[in-house]
Amino acid sequence: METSAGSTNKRSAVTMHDVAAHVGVSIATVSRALSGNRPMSQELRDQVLAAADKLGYRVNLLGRALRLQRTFSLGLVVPDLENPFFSALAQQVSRSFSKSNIDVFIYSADNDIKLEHRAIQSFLGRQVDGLVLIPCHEIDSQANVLLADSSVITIQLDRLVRSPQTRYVGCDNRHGMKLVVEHLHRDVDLNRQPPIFVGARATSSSAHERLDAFARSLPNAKRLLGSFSFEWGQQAASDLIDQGVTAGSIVTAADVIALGVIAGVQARGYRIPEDFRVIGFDDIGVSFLAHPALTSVRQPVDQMTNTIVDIVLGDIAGHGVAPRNARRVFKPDLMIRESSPSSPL
Amino acid sequence: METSAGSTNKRSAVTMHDVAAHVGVSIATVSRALSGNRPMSQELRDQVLAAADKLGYRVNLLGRALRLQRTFSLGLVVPDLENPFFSALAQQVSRSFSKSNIDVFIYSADNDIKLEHRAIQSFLGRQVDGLVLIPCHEIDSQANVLLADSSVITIQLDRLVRSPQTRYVGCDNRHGMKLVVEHLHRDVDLNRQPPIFVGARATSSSAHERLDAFARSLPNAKRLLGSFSFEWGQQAASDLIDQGVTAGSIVTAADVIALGVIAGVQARGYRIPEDFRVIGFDDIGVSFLAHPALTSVRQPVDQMTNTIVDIVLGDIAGHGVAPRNARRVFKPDLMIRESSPSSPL
DNA sequence: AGGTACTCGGTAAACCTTTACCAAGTCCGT
DNA sequence: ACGGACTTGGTAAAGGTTTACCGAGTACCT
Repeated sequence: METSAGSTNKRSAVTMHDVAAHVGVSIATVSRALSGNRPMSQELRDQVLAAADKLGYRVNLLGRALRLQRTFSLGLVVPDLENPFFSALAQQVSRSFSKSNIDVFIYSADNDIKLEHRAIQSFLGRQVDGLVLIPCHEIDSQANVLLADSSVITIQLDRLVRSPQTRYVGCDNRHGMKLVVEHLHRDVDLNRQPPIFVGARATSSSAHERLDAFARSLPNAKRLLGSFSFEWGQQAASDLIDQGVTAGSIVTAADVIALGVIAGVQARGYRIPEDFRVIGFDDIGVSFLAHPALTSVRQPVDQMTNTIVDIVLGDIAGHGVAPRNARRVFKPDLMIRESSPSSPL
Repeated sequence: METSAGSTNKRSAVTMHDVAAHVGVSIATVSRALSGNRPMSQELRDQVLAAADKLGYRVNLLGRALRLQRTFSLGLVVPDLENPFFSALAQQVSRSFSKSNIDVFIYSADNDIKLEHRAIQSFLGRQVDGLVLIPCHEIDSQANVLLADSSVITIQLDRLVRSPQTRYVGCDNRHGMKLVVEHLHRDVDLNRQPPIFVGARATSSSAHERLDAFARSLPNAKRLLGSFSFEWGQQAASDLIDQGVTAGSIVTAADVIALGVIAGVQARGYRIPEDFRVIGFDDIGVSFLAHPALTSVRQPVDQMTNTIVDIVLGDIAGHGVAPRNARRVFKPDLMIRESSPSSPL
């Protein structure tokens, strides 16, 4: 039996050969008419264009890519799309490149190092012009990043892997944490009543740097480490209260954690900011959906993604190639909101 | 000048020819050794494999796709990655297909009909084996969907376009809304104190159906329409209070709106659920991050994405092709939480 | 008229695979 | 010893583009 009634569609089928045959010219002429890469008589061009239109011709980008050794596309591998910060980042990367007519394809590695590997292999096999990676893991992703970097321009975003020879664009996490500590310092004697850090285990550079900066500023402050998740924040809050902590400042390593902390604290009947002040990191769009609105460190996402565009376009054009170990780090801002008012008087 | 010091990488370079030359066999042999598509002497195969490994050979999927007329990939076009429901959906689609060794590439159309078009053109040109679309707009996306469907198996997810001949997988929005109304009905005499609907303008089928179902159940209830956004919910809440509404039930068309409503209501000093009950739709993961936790209609996302896998795989295998107008609609559940307790006594 | 310069269409190679077909060899049965 | 079946490697085509090169035509100059 052929294909059934509600059957499926014909595969693209119509090629330049068909168009050429229809007009009675060679495929070179068709190619030139469509691309405009060489001047030709207007009359003939119009004929070709009309035929292409009539037959419903669509260029096969695989053929073109094979010939041109260029795909005008980029791969973006993110660890997890459910983390709002990453999905916002992904959206912004696409947006920044779309102006330059480069398609960004997003692949979620689902926090799985094997899937991250597969994503990169797939992108490389499909000959993307470049790769933007937010590595899953500070150590385990190292081989993946190097694999990518060995055949195509590769830029790590937001997180980076422990390896000196890879390009990176991100924000100055240590500086961000410094802003947080200074902000709290204005109101509280942090030595007498040190804040508590609710962070993530140092399996990614961002977790690492934020923890590190906090620990350096306030070596004696308590630190709890879990994952970058709402649930962890919630649990940490609950644990703290179980331990008898009923007030203070809580500094977190990410907004998703902070939101969990807020929920956990409120669930036990404590108030923010009256009992606990809470501070986030990343300033994800949805963070204002917390009540009260969340103080957070805002990453300069636009600057970051624009920098990536510059680097990639520079590499493709062949001029101004960014050195393999280029690191571009931007200073974040502290957005002070209700969860930690700046003047508590 | 050639390339500078920290220069960029060699384009993949090593092909089957190189491997063949290195071993001293033909490229057919290399292909067969790598694919195992035909038995061959173990000794020779090992040699080829060793050489491929040594030279760092990686298959060029463009060449393979051209030959095989198959890419083992799928395009997924979403309207907006910043909407947590869509990013969760995207993640789940990828996850469902990864088991079948099909790569899902995600493209954000950024709520722009032109960009949606470009995404589809790009995917088609790159010969994806199928396309999953969450259309931006109920009317304007129609041409885009039909374009996609004309050359590759195409399935609309969650939202669909006004056109009879397109495949769709989604949830029964009308049923979901019915659950909401019944739930409220148990506690309140809805005719005396009708709930207020805060929805989205009917530019997508989901907005449309949800509004419609609500209006049909409670023709006299007040309805406010805006966009699928936090800001709109916030503003609607504020407007209502300005108009003197100080208590009641608010039914929304999406969690993002509901979260905005909650924030807006709380900002004016009213309490949930004591003063206002609020109900969402979609049950996005982050919705529990509201305080109080949000009652919401949960879409059966797993069932939906698994169904898509079945349809696509069926089409690819050639058997059991789903008819072009197949509609698979699943019943959602109501998750009752604190924002609208079920027994208010 | 003959030469130069330019225009504009076609031919064919190249990009990288996979595989139908072929050829040569081995093995076995009769 | 010969033919059939099977094994196993190679050759070449095909998949869809783009473009270097070629060749034919035209226009213009001397």
